[in-house]
Amino acid sequence: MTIRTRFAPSPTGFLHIGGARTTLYNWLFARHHKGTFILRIEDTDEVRSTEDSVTAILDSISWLGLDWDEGPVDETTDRGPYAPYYQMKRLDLYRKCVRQLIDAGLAYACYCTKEELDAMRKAAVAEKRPAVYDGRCKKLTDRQKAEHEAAGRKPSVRFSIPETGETVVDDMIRGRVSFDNRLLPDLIIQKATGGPTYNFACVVDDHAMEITHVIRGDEHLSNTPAQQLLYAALGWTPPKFAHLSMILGPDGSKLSKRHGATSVLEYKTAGFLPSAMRNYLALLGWSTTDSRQLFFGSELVETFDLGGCQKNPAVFDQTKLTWMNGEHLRKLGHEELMRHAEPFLKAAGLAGPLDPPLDLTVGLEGEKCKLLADIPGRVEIFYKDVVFTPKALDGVLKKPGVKEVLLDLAGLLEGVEPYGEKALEEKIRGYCEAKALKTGQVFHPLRTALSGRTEGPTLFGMMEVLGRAKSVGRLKAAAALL
RNA sequence: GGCGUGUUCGUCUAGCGGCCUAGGACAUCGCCCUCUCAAGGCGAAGAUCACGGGUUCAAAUCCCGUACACGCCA
Repeated sequence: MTIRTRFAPSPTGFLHIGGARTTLYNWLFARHHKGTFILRIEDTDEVRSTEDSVTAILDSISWLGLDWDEGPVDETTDRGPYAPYYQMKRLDLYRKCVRQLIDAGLAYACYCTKEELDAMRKAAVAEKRPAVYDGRCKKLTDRQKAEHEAAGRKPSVRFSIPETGETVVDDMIRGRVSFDNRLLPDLIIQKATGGPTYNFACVVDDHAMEITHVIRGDEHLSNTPAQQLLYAALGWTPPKFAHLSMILGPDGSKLSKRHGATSVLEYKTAGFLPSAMRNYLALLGWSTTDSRQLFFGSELVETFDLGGCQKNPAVFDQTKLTWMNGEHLRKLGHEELMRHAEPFLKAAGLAGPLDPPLDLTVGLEGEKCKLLADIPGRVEIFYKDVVFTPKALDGVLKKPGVKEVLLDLAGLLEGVEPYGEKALEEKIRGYCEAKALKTGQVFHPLRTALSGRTEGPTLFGMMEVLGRAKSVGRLKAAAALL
């Protein structure tokens, strides 16, 4: 049997970190086992669902480098043997299943209003009884039903949960979890509006799409027994379930906007790499026995399995993500680095054929960065007029003897042949020796005069890439300031 | 309120009864390398394994209770 997993987002906003990790795990599990990964859009919340959200979610998943075998092609169309993959296009199926349950006596119309339900719950709490719906509408006579209909009440449909026994969920991550059926309320499967509820549509579709493993967030664990009962009532075999622990913010509460960036796309614009994001997210709730940290290329797919999943929640740590991003950045080949860096360079006004070529400057500085967004700031010294930082000007340049050194070197550079890193280093070290100066006394002012900063690329490499004319010009300009 | 889940360095985690005087990684601090910044190397500090009881020759590991956190019912 081939494994089929799915990610089923509601298009009511952006794909956030938690959703991204759920997607990743489903994808990794499917790919690891040579199975199929499906995307299904749960857009039954007509008020909050938007096409923009679909776009954002699909873009986010694509950016992460996760591909789906069946599901949406764009905001309105889809492809695959079990199409459609938009729940709003499958309403007939849900109604048919609701009908089946009603006919079998396993579901019933409930006319209770929100106010009545609230009152019931309050009364139950006051009397210290479990706040479970008491199933009163199950016993309604035809005449009472007719009265409610006549009064204009629109019923929802509830699924009858057995009143005795217990339901055991055999979760792949949490083990056997049992629930007392008496404490399970009769689940609403169809809203008064006629639309299916999340818990019902999800069951119908997972069965229809032959999903074998449902990997989802911990928040769904409590709904699982009712869903399992639904499978049984419909005569279906349930899939295997795996409930992932939650992702928390630094203060221990559920990760949310006030903790900073939660949308995947925000991480894209902040300069994170998809591979680093995958690597980090994979490790939030999953690990190998050797606590391995770094996974490149296909290594995650090869190594991942549900066995290493953690039961307890994990705090999202952007600092570690950032470290990991640096590791992935350094692992990139030059071509790839350039491709990833391009949008960030462009955004900083660095595009097109430039002198010196971006290939060279990014090559010199790229690997020192942790974020793609850091790259422009490191290479801009080659393209913009020199601006001296206070530390550079007061701390390095405005020292006795510096002016002479700069002028000497400007002259020296004119005569270096061939003009390149190796020859430059040789000549300048020779100069230091001849003048009995420590290399630091020369190198530091030199770097500062050339870049305006006290830190930056390797000195002679910078001079080579900058070229003779610009280098000499910058030295003279700096000397003139002193 | 009921039910469910969870609790190992600040953070992510290893650990599945003796190898644990609890290992790795990020972050922190120090040293080394070095033309600076990164990277890298080495090292330090950091966890009475939530707490309290059991079981056992032996418990972070098994059992029970308590506390707290989170989730679901909403």
